[in-house]
Amino acid sequence: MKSPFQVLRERGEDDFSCASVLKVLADDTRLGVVERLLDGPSTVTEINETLGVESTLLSHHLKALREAKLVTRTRQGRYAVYALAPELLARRKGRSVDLGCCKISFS
Amino acid sequence: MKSPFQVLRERGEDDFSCASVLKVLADDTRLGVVERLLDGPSTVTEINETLGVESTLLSHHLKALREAKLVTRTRQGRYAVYALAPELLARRKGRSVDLGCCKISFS
DNA sequence: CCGCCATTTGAATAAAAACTCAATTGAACA
DNA sequence: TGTTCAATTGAGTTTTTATTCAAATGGCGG
Repeated sequence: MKSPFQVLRERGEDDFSCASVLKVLADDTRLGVVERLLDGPSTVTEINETLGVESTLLSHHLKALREAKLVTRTRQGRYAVYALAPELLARRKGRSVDLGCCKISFS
Repeated sequence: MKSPFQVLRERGEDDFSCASVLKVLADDTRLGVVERLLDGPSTVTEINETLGVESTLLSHHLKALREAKLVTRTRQGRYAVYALAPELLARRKGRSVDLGCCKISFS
């Protein structure tokens, strides 16, 4: 039997359970990252100015978000720039993300 | 340090973190219960006709939902009737629940 | 090339959550 | 009261997830 995170790591474009995706968001740090990225892309360092967690821990959380395809990573010199995944962004209206299975709007 | 579930068990009316509440929803069984209850109250037996899990396991999940104040339980003879918590229901429009910190709409 | 900075990885451990099983409760009704 | 059904509880175990630490990577400037 596969764990939700395992499922996400292996899933194709539109192959995931709503619960698995929610599980990735259901964490203070990861949710903080997503809310931060609602205001636009930013580097790990910038993200961490808001969150203030161990950088190595943040990196693990970012990896989880990436594997769930909730965020993307690009490089700018020696910085990594994170942004909300285009699929979420495309359907975004205001402070909300559309996960396909459900849509979450933040206050 | 308290776990998210611990936080929920102890929280007052409007004292919770969004991540903690999302964590409760981030499970196939519990999400299934909530989606079922979007169509109206039902008994444990009825809920389990849809979900088909060990009844004792379902009971544990229902308890988690109750402690997070996402659902309520009343008695009808020897049946327990579950319903979405009034706070969510009051603000509900269509197939969505308003958690205060965020609102989730299902497709 | 070297050293530095930003970030990531992997392994090891700790903590939390899910599940199972045996036993219990509460309500109905013979 | 005793039995049965519906649901719950609690303890114990397994599985997942979070966190920490040491070490590595990739890019840049000197």
